[in-house]
Amino acid sequence: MDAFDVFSRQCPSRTTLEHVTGRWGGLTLTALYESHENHESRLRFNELRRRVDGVSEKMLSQTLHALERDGLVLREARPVNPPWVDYELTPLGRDVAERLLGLIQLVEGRMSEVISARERYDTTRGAL
Amino acid sequence: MDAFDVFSRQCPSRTTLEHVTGRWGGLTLTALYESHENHESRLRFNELRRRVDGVSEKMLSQTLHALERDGLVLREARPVNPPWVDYELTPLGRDVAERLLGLIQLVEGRMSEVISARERYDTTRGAL
DNA sequence: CTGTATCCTGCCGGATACTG
DNA sequence: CAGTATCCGGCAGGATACAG
Repeated sequence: MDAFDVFSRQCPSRTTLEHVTGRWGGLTLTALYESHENHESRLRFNELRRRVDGVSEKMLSQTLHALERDGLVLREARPVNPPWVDYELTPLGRDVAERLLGLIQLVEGRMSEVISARERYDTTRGAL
Repeated sequence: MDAFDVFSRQCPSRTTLEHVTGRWGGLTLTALYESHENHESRLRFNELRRRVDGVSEKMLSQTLHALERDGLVLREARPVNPPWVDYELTPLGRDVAERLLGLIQLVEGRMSEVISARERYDTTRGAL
């Protein structure tokens, strides 16, 4: 157990982990990751917003700031009119996104197990 | 994009992912995983509570129910007095926990990068 | 277009008390 | 011991308006 151990209540890694796994952080990271994988250009704010279904401007902005501050996302603003800003992952961000994607894909791939587990749980609990 | 894709707003995998990566879900899963790895016996409610630093009874209970319903955690109650209940991961839960641990360990291992990124961000932003 | 600023609400989650 | 039940405050986060 070192100072960064997530299990201790006040450790810095817990906050970063919350940014990464938070409601919008994970989706934002994976959206940026997949864009990069597909050799698309870096994503602009509203492109990102469209990909992360359901996120509000405010939350996307907040999320991006947190991720940028943690060194996971790079923000590049071109001083033109109309404004042109795009986002991409840093190398660290890409490493994090890969692990995250591993988790997401595992869960997606085994949702049938989850769903049948839920049905079992609901019927046996409902019967009590 | 199938029906389980996390990017769509209403997909079942998003809720499971929220249980797994939620404030207490991840810590609970990894606590159970590490206990299993260390060949300790399965964990009882209050043992678990002590390991997941800061969790309240209510939230641990809620978290465990959600994870049990999703088929990630197995709850076994022995009908004795005083009550004896213990928890362990299902095989699916163990797979999920492994991926999650991969993510956690990556973040923990590279917190120094995160911290220096934060310092850079704060000074340059503060200077504006 | 890329965001802030503001307001407002729901619900997350902590504290406490209680039960089997 | 292993939880539920209840109350309640704070804040995450949505809607809207606005600014550069």
